[in-house]
Amino acid sequence: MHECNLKDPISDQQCVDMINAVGDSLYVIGGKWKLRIIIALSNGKKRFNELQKALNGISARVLSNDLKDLELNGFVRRIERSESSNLLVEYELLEYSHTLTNVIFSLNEWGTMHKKKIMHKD
Amino acid sequence: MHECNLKDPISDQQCVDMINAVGDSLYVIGGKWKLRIIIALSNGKKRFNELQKALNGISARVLSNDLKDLELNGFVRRIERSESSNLLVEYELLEYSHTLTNVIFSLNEWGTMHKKKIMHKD
DNA sequence: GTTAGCGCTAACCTTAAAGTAACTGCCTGA
DNA sequence: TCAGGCAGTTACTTTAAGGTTAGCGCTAAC
Repeated sequence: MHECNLKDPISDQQCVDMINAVGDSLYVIGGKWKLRIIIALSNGKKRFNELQKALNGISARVLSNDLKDLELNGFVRRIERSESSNLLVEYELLEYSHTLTNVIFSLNEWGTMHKKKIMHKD
Repeated sequence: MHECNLKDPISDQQCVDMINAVGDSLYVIGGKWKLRIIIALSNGKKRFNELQKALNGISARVLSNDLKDLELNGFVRRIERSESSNLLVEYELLEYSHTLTNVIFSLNEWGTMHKKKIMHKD
């Protein structure tokens, strides 16, 4: 990550580029659940129902849709094993998810900091 | 920012904490325009109409609502000057916006990288 | 043979975010 | 005095994201 700061002056063009790039990010990984699904998979592959439990509140419909979307975009892989003639499906992170490390960790850090600040305000 | 990686193993509790913290972040700065408004203000204060032009596509209604929200959360300040008996309003970033530096820069970097990748795929 | 779990899907509904269009009050400059 | 800009607001509509409920095909356990 660059050693940049919002305080540093920036050209108008850089500013426009940044607005667009952030917009592109939000388009792909925005929404309530996408990043959370990726985080939930970061400590190992999980089955559909395990994921649903780990995410606490997501509906099967949304989880299913988002997983398909994440698969399409190369973040996640669906693995189907048919051991003992029984269906077993697992979801696993792909390499491309690791490119989101900085995004996820900065959002994690900021959310943690902000919550602390909000709570000490009262 | 921590030198962490999504590849590193993480405990279940850390994973839950992270899911929640990222959720908290998205709750405050999620949405289509909030971060973009902050970026647009990062190279100097702007007036309402200047902002609207800089953001290319935002409606006055949404800009007005989001600015109020950003003000409430301490990211932005509304300055009203009455020079020459003429109303002049400017919006300016507050210190607290600078805590978003890492978030914004990582989203900028990722969005740029991702777009490049998508475009070279075709 | 009924119940329960898994991995979904379909149909439907609700809500919230965002967009549209029109308009207001105030001022300035032609 | 009339057009036009600024800084919005209001009322209404659209869209899309997400939630709810029910159920399917399969298997295994009771």
